[in-house]
Amino acid sequence: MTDTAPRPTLEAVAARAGVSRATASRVVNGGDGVREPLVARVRRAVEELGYVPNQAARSLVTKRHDAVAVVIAEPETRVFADPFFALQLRGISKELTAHDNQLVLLLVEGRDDHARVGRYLAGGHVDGALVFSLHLDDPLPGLIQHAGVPTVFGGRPDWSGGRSEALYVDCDNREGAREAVRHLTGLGRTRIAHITGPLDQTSAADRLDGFRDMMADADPQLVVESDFTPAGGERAMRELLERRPDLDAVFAANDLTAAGALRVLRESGRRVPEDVAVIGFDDVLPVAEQTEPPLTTVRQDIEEMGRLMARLLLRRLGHRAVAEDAEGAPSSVVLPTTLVRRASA
Amino acid sequence: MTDTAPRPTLEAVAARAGVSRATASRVVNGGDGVREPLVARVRRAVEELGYVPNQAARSLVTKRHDAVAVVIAEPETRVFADPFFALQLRGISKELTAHDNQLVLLLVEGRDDHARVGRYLAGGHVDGALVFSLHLDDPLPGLIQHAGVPTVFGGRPDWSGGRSEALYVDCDNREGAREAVRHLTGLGRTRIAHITGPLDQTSAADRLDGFRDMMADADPQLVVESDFTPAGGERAMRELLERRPDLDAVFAANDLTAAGALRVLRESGRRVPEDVAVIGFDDVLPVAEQTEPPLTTVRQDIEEMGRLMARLLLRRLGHRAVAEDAEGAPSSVVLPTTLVRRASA
DNA sequence: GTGAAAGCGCTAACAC
DNA sequence: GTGTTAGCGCTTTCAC
Repeated sequence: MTDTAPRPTLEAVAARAGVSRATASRVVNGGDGVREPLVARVRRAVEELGYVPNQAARSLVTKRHDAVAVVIAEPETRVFADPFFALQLRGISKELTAHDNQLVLLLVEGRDDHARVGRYLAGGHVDGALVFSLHLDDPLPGLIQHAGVPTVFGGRPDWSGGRSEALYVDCDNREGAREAVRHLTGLGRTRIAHITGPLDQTSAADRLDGFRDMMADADPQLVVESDFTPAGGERAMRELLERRPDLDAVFAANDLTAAGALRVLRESGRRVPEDVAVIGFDDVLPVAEQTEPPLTTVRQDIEEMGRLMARLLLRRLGHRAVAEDAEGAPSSVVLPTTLVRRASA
Repeated sequence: MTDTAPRPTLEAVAARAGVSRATASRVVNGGDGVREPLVARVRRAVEELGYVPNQAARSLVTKRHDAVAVVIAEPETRVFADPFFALQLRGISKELTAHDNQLVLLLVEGRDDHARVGRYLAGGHVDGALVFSLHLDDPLPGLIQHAGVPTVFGGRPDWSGGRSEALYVDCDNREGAREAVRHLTGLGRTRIAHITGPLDQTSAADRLDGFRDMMADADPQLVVESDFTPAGGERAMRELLERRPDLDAVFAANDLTAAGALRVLRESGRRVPEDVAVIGFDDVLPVAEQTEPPLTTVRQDIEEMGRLMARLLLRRLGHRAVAEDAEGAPSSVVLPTTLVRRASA
């Protein structure tokens, strides 16, 4: 254990500046109501001593932590294949950093790990939580609700029960899906298949709904459920080709799925987009730009969504610097999507 | 702001159990030296009240935080394309969780952001740090050294200056590279190219060294520097094909690079592995299994490396439960690699 | 506007 | 073994 010199305390700063601890504290916290000369002296003392406030002591009295938990409720491997989460994290990190909040990462490690996360959240160690990738049966929202931790969800949570006051950030999955199908039909395609995501997630369910909006009387055989992974996309595509070898387009629920589908189509000797047009969802660059051919896809601004989640939470927490640029109570946001044309459709 | 009921304090627990605060504290912290009946009573009180220790109050006196910072010093986009970091995070998270430590994620947001991270680390908000993907000119090690925060690095840091006491976890990049080349020569290939990673990172430099160990008198034209990204791999592969259209094998410094190279090779009409054998490094499944053809690669156990980093740090911090299963001072570890044969070589 | 003083909830000596 | 007590470093009334 390194024997670090003890950090200077506020006391030391106050002494050096020749003021009381109270005044030093005021300056450190913005300096409102302290006369200029004193402010300057304290600032200089802080500088010279390299003073950094002790967050524990501060939290003890303020009951705030300036820390937010990011919960990734995906025990499975998806998180580790999809740049999606990394991008959201980036957006979240930027926003939190800009407002001096720390990011405590909570990865759900398995089926039985929700309790631990719930306990942590209930423990009041963080001011709020940002929660991702809930599935329908997830116990987390319940635990969170119970713990009373201010929370913003990534993606519309579906507690069909109600509790519509839940704050979330999502993209317009349904309209995005419609746009994808519209594009395909615009290309003259008529036998359009859809490979869904896991339907216990609202994002996947909404995209399916959007697909159906446009293809109300399509052959139900043309829809197959999958899981947002490339391997799942491959399996689904094989199934689809078996059922309807004459299909001429595929709308995959995300880019990873599309990548898998593309591979199977190539194996089967079909040309993309000539024989089969393919369109994805997300526009995760490392995937969409790297497929063969590059993927036409529905773009959502993932990093921005992360940023918005953080901002919403900070507002909810009454963070001044964030609250001022928007009036009224924070409310959920649904971002629009845009179609990005590349070569696959 | 939700008006949560104030959390019960130790005081409340003690009162309910009919003991002093000190005894209640002892029980909460393991219960050593407290007689059984009392232990039970306190435990019950904790249970009934739903008591959770106030971490801020605890830290204030213990000067420990049971929290570790994970610093990702990659301002660029690589983090978001490569499942590498996500996998390490997973390993780290598991180990930290197992020992009741929290993970505070610090993403370096840009070229000028090191100072912020340094300040945070110096602020004594965490007990230690886990630091990734340093580049040669990175100011972070200096800042960390200065701050005196116990740290374990992911990948051997290169401060050619010395300070060999730095703790790190790495895989045997050099021997792994040798193994890759050995495999290629074993396949009868003689004109073997190498696409490196960014050579200001030791992992990339070590792999290059390993390559040179085996190919001492190869045409220097056969080595081209790249950046661990698919796009970089493509560029490098094009360059290589221009310089030496007769090459018959490529050792790419990581899987992502190999994926890019594969694409260019295909475009150029070459068959893999018949015309050109390709081998990667990492064995990141979502990449290596999904390339066309599936990638032969040098595997490193990324998640395990994450776990080891966390364990090492915890030991360094004197964490009891971790210290006991290994004697002596913790020291850096270099894990072996293994060759995974798939179709590309 | 500034300072004095009272804790925030907890652990760790130190008595008993 | 168990209780008493003294802070940890900070913010925040409340006087002045």
